[in-house]
Amino acid sequence: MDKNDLLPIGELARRTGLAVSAIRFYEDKGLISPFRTMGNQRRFLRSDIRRLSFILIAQRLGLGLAEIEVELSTLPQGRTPSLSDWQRISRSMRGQIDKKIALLTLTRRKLDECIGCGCLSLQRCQLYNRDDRAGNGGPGPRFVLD
Amino acid sequence: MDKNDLLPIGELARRTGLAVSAIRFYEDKGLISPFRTMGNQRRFLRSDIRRLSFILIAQRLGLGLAEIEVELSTLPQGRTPSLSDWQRISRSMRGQIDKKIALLTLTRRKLDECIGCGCLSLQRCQLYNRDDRAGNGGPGPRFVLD
DNA sequence: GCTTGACCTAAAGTTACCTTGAGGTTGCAC
DNA sequence: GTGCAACCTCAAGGTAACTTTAGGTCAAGC
Repeated sequence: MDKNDLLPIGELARRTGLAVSAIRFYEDKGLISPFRTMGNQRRFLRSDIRRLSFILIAQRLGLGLAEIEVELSTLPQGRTPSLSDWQRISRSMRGQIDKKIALLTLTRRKLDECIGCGCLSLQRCQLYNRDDRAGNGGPGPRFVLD
Repeated sequence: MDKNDLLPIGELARRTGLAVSAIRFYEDKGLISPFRTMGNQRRFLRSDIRRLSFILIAQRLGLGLAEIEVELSTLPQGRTPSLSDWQRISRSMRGQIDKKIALLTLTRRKLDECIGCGCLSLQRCQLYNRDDRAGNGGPGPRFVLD
């Protein structure tokens, strides 16, 4: 762990595109745990760049910071994660992506049917709900994408 | 426009699954414009159920209320939208979905390459960035999904 | 040894999207 | 005509994810 391998927060910010304040915020939330110099300044591992990259990607997939923390908590603290560490997390992420794509594809299909039949403005619609049954106490269209 | 066709807010809430407070909030934001009774109570068109359904779906696609308002502003106020009104909006939404799916598919492909090569924990990675070039002032991994 | 930019903490502010609460009014059923 | 659920407004509160501000400290170059 050569001293040159430790990055100050500004450097990490430059390399990830994140704001310094955001990185500190993530530390508060327990997503990242830098070392400290004797003068109390943060020093990050190079592997923390990946950790932050992971956070950014996972956020794009719609995960909240709390959920991301759960994933990241399976990574070792204080040392560079191993190949299989990252592979495990990557696979879990792939699952999330697959689910999202499936959901969007379904939505698109239903929407296409709606464009075809004009049902968004007419009587019965899969995207909307059948026979206005939500009016009978059903959950209604809000749950269409669930 | 039979009086029986006008819904009080609680009824609309039941049919959409939204909270009454959320519907009032959307009115504040200009997303929906109910009539008022002489006693100042809101009365909604049946087509407003679709309007709210549209909002819910669009939100799931990641649009903010402001963007949704832009789409909805092309619909007629105070009367039930026509078939072609909804078709136009549906098509625009389809475009959004297509873009989202394409982005996710790309991300998944890159992630797969990463799982295969283990690059998330190693040296060079498409999802991450080449040769750590972000360290040379490049934009960095944050922009991978843009 | 001193200046200056990068760093520190703690608290308050910001935006989006709502919910909750207080205090009052309406309208339908009996 | 009276009771009461459902409605009204306006203001404040809540969460997520940060940024900004204020007031100070650190460390590297000259």
